[in-house]
Amino acid sequence: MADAKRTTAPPRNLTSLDRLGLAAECLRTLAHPHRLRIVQMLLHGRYAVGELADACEIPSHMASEHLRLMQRCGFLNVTKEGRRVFYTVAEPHLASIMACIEARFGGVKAPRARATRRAS
Amino acid sequence: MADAKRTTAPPRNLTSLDRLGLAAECLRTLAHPHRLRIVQMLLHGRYAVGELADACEIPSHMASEHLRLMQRCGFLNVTKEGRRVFYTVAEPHLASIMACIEARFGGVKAPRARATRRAS
DNA sequence: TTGACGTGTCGTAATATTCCGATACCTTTC
DNA sequence: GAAAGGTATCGGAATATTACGACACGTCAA
Repeated sequence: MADAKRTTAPPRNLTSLDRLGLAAECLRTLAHPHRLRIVQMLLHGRYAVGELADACEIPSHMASEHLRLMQRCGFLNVTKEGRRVFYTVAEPHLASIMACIEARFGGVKAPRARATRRAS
Repeated sequence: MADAKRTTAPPRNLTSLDRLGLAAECLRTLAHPHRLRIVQMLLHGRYAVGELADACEIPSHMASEHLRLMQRCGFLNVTKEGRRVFYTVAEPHLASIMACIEARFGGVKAPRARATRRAS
């Protein structure tokens, strides 16, 4: 083809754009601080909407929406118990992705002075 | 406070919402099919803008924008060589996250089942 | 029954993202 | 120097996402 210079080897095992589209959708679903917090909690056990809302410091009806989004993606399972609704993790890969995120952003670190600014 | 029912134990090693906010930003940057493709390629070596654009089937000025976004996140490094500009992966964690994504969405492609043989 | 509680849904305003054409550099080639 | 190739940037239209108030519903307790 048009290999002018030596870039690296030509890519041969790329994931199809269709599949990457699905992956992107899932990532976008995950890409929200409150939803990440919810997933982080749910990876440790089961919680009801109100508890998750408290942990995220948001009104419960908003937590409810986040949960619905993630459930639609197949990330979560639901169980109703009386007037409470419990959620649990359904997608096993969530654990490994969360592990990557925690590895990069600290599992428990405080908002230490990060540097958002980079040379431009 | 006393919990009415027993949800799981209250986790105390949660990542701060601030940090999750940063993580969410990075995930959002990644959450795009073309950008995922770019990262996937770059994890195999170095490529110039035009090649990445071809691989994504988009005009190069759009690839350029995707690349700028990811560079701003600290994901990529840039090297200019003549009139071409080469990008490489700067953030090591990208490899593990991509591995998670490939594990979930197929590393190679197509909704094809694995080595399953069909009739005929 | 009545009322409080826990969740879910609706409509909407504010905001962010994506895509695209046009165009401006800079570098190499002629 | 002029033309062409390869990247980057700008402006704006189309679209998606987010937060939030208001309220509907089913369940529990008195």
